[in-house]
Amino acid sequence: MPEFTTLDHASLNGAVYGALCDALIEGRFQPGDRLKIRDLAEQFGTSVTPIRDAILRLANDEAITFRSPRDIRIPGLSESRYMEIRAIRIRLEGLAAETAAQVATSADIEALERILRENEAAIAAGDRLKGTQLNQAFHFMLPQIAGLPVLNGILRRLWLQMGPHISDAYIPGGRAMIDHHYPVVEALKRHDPAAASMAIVDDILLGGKPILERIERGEERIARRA
Amino acid sequence: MPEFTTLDHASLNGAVYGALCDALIEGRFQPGDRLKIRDLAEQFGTSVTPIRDAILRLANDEAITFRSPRDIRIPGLSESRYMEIRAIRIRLEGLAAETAAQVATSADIEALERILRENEAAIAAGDRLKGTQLNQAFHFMLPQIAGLPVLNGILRRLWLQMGPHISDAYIPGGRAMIDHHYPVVEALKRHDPAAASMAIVDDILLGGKPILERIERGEERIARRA
DNA sequence: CCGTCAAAAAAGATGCATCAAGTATCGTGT
DNA sequence: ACACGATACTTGATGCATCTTTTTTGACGG
Repeated sequence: MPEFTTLDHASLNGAVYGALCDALIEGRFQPGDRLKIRDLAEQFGTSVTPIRDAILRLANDEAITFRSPRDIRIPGLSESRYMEIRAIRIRLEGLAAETAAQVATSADIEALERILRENEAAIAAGDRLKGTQLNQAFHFMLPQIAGLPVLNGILRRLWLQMGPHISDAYIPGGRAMIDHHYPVVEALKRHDPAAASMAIVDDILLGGKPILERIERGEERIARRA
Repeated sequence: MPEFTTLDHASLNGAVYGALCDALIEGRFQPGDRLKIRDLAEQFGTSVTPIRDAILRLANDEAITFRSPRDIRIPGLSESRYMEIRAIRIRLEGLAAETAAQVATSADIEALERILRENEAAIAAGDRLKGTQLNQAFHFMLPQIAGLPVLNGILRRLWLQMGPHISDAYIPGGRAMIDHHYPVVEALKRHDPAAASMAIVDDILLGGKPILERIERGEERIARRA
């Protein structure tokens, strides 16, 4: 996460929370993985308290679940839950795109285009991690441009839940994740809210197809909901 | 909160979190109030740890803020932030109403009408607390009927942020909070998604007017954002 | 009477010891 | 060899002591 601030987490104190968020989004956890506070504490070179704090926050975000009081895991993502998240994202990112189209400055457009260029480079280099980060950076730029911090926080949480599931689907997706970003930028340039909204919806629907397909295939055996 | 489960909080452990959520929603905290962990611990008859856990979760929900590391407060609600939350609610509760209209059973309708009746009684009795609780129960019933748990969680968090601000505005509102609920139920009866969506939007817009007016008046002097 | 600085008190963060509950392991008896 | 049970271990929750930082407060000087 070099220059595009992936997620504005760690809004309050909590370095561990931020690190775990990153890990989640970068796909360094697999659905079903079990987390142990003491292990993480050792891993992070700290005591259990900060880890517990982070875990608690993540659990509150529903990014991790307590299957039983002593069994902390990365939850699966059922198809119905994915569809729900997708429907919410459509509404919310649609709102963000509309608003952004109305207020976007040329500097905003340039920032988006810079992300797009870097994303192209990442795809060309086959850098899956950087690809997902830049895809995410693009999506989070819209509410930021629109000046909608609450919306940003909601999307951040949703992303946390999808994190462990999208990174695996990235390679099969290939260019699917970025192709639909260009029409968004075009719509923002023309200050066309309706077009911007439709473009981002297209991206969510079509760009997310590989993820949905992966969930539909066999992955739900792990998909235990909280 | 006798029979209508106001909020499904305390999803994982954490009785204190649930209690604080209730307190927030029932308006027992004022914007600007300072929270002290040790005081709350004494108040709840427990040690600091469970309180800290709850505070941390609430802070993660942005229902309370750390103005500085040692200064925990109920945040104000700026006009722009209220407008943002309102816009989000319109999109999200609209989605919930649409979906609910498609799947609502007669039992669902009856549950809604029961809430309405109780709310009428609460208004007649001038019971502000019960009125806000039942208003809230109505709004949370829609995503529940629709089978949208993620949406429910998002709205729960937004409500937490509005909590300290709506209860004060309830009395001046009078019937405004309930009048617009009837068209929602009618639309659900007819299984008319578009009408249901429009009805709930009306409620958010018109029913929320007293709140907005109160914020617009002098209350923003306390309105410090995180 | 007001401003400034320092000392003390307040208060959250951290670490850790202990508790309780669940899980796994090992041994015994059939 | 297998089933059952007791013991030991794992692991999160809780409570608490301590540390650090901030805020209050009070005294002194202007």
